[in-house]
Amino acid sequence: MPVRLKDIADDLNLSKMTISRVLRGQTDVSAETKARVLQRVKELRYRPNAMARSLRTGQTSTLGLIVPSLRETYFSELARGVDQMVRSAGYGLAVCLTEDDAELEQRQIELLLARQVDALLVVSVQETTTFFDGLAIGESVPLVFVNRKVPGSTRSFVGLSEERVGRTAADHLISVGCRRLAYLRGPRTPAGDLRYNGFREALHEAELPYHADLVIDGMGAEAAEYKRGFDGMLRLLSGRIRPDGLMAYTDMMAVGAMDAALSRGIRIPEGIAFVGSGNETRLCEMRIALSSVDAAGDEVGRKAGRMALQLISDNSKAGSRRILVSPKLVQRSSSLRQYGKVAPAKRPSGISG
Amino acid sequence: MPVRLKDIADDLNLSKMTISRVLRGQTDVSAETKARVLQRVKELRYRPNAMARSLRTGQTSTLGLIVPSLRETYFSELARGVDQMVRSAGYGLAVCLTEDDAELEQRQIELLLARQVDALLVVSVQETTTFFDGLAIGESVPLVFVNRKVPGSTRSFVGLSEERVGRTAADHLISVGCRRLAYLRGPRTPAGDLRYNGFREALHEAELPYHADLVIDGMGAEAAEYKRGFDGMLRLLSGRIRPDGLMAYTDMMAVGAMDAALSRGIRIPEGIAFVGSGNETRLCEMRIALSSVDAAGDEVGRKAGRMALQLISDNSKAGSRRILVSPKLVQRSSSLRQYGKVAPAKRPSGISG
DNA sequence: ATGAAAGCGCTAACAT
DNA sequence: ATGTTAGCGCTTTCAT
Repeated sequence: MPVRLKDIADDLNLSKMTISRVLRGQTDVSAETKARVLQRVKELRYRPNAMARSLRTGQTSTLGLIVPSLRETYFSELARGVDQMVRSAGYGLAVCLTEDDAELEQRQIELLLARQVDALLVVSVQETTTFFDGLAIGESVPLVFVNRKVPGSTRSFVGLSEERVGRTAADHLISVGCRRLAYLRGPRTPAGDLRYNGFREALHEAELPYHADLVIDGMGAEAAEYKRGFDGMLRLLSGRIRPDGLMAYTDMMAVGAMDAALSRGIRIPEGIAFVGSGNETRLCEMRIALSSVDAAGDEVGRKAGRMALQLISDNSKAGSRRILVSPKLVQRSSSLRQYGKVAPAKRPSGISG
Repeated sequence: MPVRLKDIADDLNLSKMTISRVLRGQTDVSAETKARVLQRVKELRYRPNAMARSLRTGQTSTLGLIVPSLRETYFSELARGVDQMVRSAGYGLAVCLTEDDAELEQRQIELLLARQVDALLVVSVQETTTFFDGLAIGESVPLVFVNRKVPGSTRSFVGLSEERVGRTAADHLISVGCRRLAYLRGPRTPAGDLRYNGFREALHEAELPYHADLVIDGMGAEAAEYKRGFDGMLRLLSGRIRPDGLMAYTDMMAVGAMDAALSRGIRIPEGIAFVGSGNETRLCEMRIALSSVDAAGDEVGRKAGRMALQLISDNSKAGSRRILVSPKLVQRSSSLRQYGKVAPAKRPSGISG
């Protein structure tokens, strides 16, 4: 009972084709007919059946985005970025969740493919490429990995330069005069390791010594992040070397660490300067405003969306591309010191905000 | 060039129908044929074209969910709840964003309808019902409003009982012995007002006096939530009446308020007990673990998903239903006091966690 | 500037 | 147990 093309056509004593032409903005229709059609379409609240159209044209003008979850702000920003980019190009976006479950991810991908999405953006949790290899995709639907490369895959990819996250934070601390940099290190994942490497490289390039004592490991992922940060700081404070700058894997860890420092009477940023990562506004605007390396989720999303659209119009075959988005430092009071500017780090640290 | 039903059929010297039957699990196919078909289907990685199927059957097995944003944890939990429920019933979910923009919301709805979703779940930001009235929906695609009723609408609705959020928090504070309850009040929205009413009613039923001085208004929504909570508490502390329990509109405000109290040497929960709302795990597990009224986003999502599925199978016409989900109190140390149990509040306060 | 015919890939309904 | 026919609502192609 929904209105169809034919209904309008009969109603107006025209053929379906004419209506179809008007609706797709084709030119070879008399102005008068066009007006009549548009009028009636509006009156009847006609809404083209996208299924029928897609079946005929072979494209849906819809992209699929697959994310592990939406509760991490990073992923919701990512989704937003993709959505914006893709919508501005006249495409729709269908977001699907995997709950960090590799099998569910596969089912969701199959589902989106069955629905004939024009391209697929996947934040994958697969450990191997076998599933994707089996898809025999690439010949058909463009696929872009986002945020996380599947180990061994050579497909198109857009992500954050984790290595630069570490480097940016360290460079910044160095630039405000810190000399003994501590790091509350994240998990031993590829991404976590890259950040850590970036941190070390920055030290190296600034010719600062690396103190293994100043790097605190994950400390049991069971504990709440805040507590991990808090306890990590306490441990640092009871060590031989007193740090004068600290970078944390997450903002929440940094907040915990700052609290621990404050509880020991340390002044921030004079005594120790702090930098977190993630730039989660709400966390960064608590007691002492926290400087943080912004993970640029929406930029990653926009770039990934753009790449997918390009792959579509290139009718694939363009070979796979890779983009690493640079994180942006947002400085706030937790690292706002004037003194002790040192020779600038050799790479631009991308300070903003 | 993707594999079609016909390809398999030709390949196996069968008709399309037989293949179709096997794939849909119909019974009247010989076990042998069935096995052969399944085998070949797997080999060729055949994936049914959902567009074609939907066009034929008139249903997509997909629901649409429209949310203003995904950055609020509440909405992402909501989406997750809907997704879970709906997937367990063999349906898919397409999530779309509106960025709090009423016009974009309308476009997204039109899009999903064009894509023939079987039902629509909408967290609407419309101020009037006119758009939905015009949809002439209800005759066709079931629509469920989620979390927020559009003013004046009488459609199906699933949401959180805001009134009970206020009541639950207040009841709890009363039950741990508080007598002078303060409230860091949220925005002057319908939801905010309901919470406030619940708070007052709880006081009334416990025969406790209401002190207008102990209710602090939004204090300029420009300021960061933490700061609003912090400043609100300071204002309370400089007032005539010293509160012994405080409820805040959000967890972040509660955290800010606790910090302010601590900075004035007040002990928590002995001096003042605190309850937030939202039960955002990360915020509740900071310095002093914060008791909070859980907004039950995923339960709202699950119930909304279920209602939508019911409306589908009832082939609508069931008349509109309303469900108000009750929030759950999660007690943590910020309100963990033993003494002074008062006569129990007249309603169950739904303590858990 | 408009229309008629054919067909996208699938399934419902009716054979056999 | 398997096949045939027709058609979902649209657009492509080829007339007129």
